[in-house]
Amino acid sequence: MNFQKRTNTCGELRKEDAGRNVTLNGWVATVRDLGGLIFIDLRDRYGITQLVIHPETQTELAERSKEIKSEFVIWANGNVRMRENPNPNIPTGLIEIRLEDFGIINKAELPPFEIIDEIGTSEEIKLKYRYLDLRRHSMQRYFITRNQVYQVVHKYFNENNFLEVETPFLMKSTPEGARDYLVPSRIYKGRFYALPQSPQLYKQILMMSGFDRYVQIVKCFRDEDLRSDRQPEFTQIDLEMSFVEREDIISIAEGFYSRLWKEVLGIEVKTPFLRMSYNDAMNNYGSDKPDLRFGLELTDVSDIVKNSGFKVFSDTVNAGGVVKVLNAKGCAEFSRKKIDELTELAKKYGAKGIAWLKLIDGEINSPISKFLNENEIEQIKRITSIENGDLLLFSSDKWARACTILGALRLEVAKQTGLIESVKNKFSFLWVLDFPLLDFDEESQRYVAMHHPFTSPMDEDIHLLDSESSKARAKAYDIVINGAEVGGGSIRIHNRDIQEKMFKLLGMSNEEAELKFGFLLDALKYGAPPHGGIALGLDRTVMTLTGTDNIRDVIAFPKTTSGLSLMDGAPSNVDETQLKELGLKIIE
RNA sequence: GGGGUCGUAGCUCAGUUUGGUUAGAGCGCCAGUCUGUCACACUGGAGGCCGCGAGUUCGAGCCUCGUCGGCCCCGCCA
Repeated sequence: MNFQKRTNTCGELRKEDAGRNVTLNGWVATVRDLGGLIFIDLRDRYGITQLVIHPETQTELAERSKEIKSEFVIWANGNVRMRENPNPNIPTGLIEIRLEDFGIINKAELPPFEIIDEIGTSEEIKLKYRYLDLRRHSMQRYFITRNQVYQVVHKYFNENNFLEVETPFLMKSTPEGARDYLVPSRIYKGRFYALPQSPQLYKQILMMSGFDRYVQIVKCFRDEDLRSDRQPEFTQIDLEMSFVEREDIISIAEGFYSRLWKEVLGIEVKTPFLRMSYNDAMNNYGSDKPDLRFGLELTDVSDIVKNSGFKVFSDTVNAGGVVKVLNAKGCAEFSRKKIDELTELAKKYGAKGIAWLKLIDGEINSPISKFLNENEIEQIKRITSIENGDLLLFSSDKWARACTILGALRLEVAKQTGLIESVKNKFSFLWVLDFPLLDFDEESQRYVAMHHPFTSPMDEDIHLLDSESSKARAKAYDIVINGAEVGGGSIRIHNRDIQEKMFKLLGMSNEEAELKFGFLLDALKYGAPPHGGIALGLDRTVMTLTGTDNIRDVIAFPKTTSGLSLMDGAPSNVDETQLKELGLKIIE
């Protein structure tokens, strides 16, 4: 099809261009036919420019323009001139194009929803017509930010001597951790490649090859259920460094984030970032990724109530559990119904119930106050710094669960009281450190690596591996922004003996370790430098930069919560011949 | 694997509580009027498998069961 190529975009013409003859290409946003005057808004990625037709003197043009509808793709030629009535709301608002000639490059059916910034269209419709949804400027700006992040990654890490290296997407399945996406091998029937959950082992091996500093913007695949911040394929800024300690990784990552915030948002982020141990994070905020933009810290009253007449508390403490309290500031007016709703939320996290205590006009109001003596109440009041109008929420359980329950309530209370809304323009960067090396998995009744099996224990905890391995801490670190985990990493094991011991702790026999990770153990034999790294979640970073709470907004073609791609219909059935070629048979 | 919530016009929703005449609104769309609009305005009009399938009933958008799909959460995500 023939068309006049654009001389300018729809976002760049200004008053200085008045008098020029220009040609624009773009999509018709709106047509406003006033009878004696016709306005057409033409849109492209760069903006919107107004075209104007005067039917009185441009009869033929006006007649032809009647065919133009929304979302038609057209070329438009005319003269730039100053507007009689400027529109201060758009950058091109001072000028307009007096149309001389135009052509319809491609017609468009009426779209299922309007291509405007604020729309209430359901996610289902928007995902089905993703190409139309992405045509909206409010969507395009997410990808403009995302592109800025790519550029900063390339610049920053190049300046710091990192090499970008691509690692395979078809790799060996390593069933530790998340479920693998498998790809059947045609050549070796019954055998499978796996898509990488992360390039973890490749980047470690690159260190053994002497690449020294590696970075890659890379897709990772995990076959697990989705969430508003989780997609089955997502992007990491993956990096690894040799001859380093934890501080080196932390400082490189901090440099990257402060550079990113400066270039994208123009905000100076103070470094070094705050740091907190995993233990303190759990104890004080009930989360391993605490949002520090507001207070509402947890306190521990186990010692106060361990001999209490309230059996739920004293029995829990005597059985090795804890009693934790969240002071919900100013929430004493919460109704019984509201507290019941908080209890329901707590139950999702495994709580059997929630005890509460209100202080109103100096009077205690609580269903459990009759079980507590005066001394206990006084001490609780003091340690929680309760004031008139406050509501205390108690959780008594095993330590981790009690903390997690109140951590969830903390976020809910912050949401309900408007606390989160009040800090939405702030950024809180935090390192969470000193994670446990191992985590006991109730399901399989064995220890699993909390980070991954290649994470180095802390030097001073290595002696614990043989005696009290559950107490050993890891050289691992998570980076948390505004309560979202955006990255995590560790110093790796570079000693074959320790790596073998680690596999053993995870219940893996020598043979099994050899079978699954023999190539790594082999590589460790031939001179492995001390090394470590971190993986930064690119999608979540873009979410934080743009302020969206949904990961679908920052991924061009995302899946739904149930893992479907509504636009192209993946996953789909395949031909019998394809299956046969792969040696596969579908079992109903 | 489990829980919650939603599905009615092209889009967003009301109607479902208590089954009962012809299923409504706003936006969009179509037609007409209109010379400075920019979410143009005004007048008129068209537009429905009430997600799908069974069941209960004289009668189902509304009740029951199943199923498909969206969103959120728990588990899961080394």
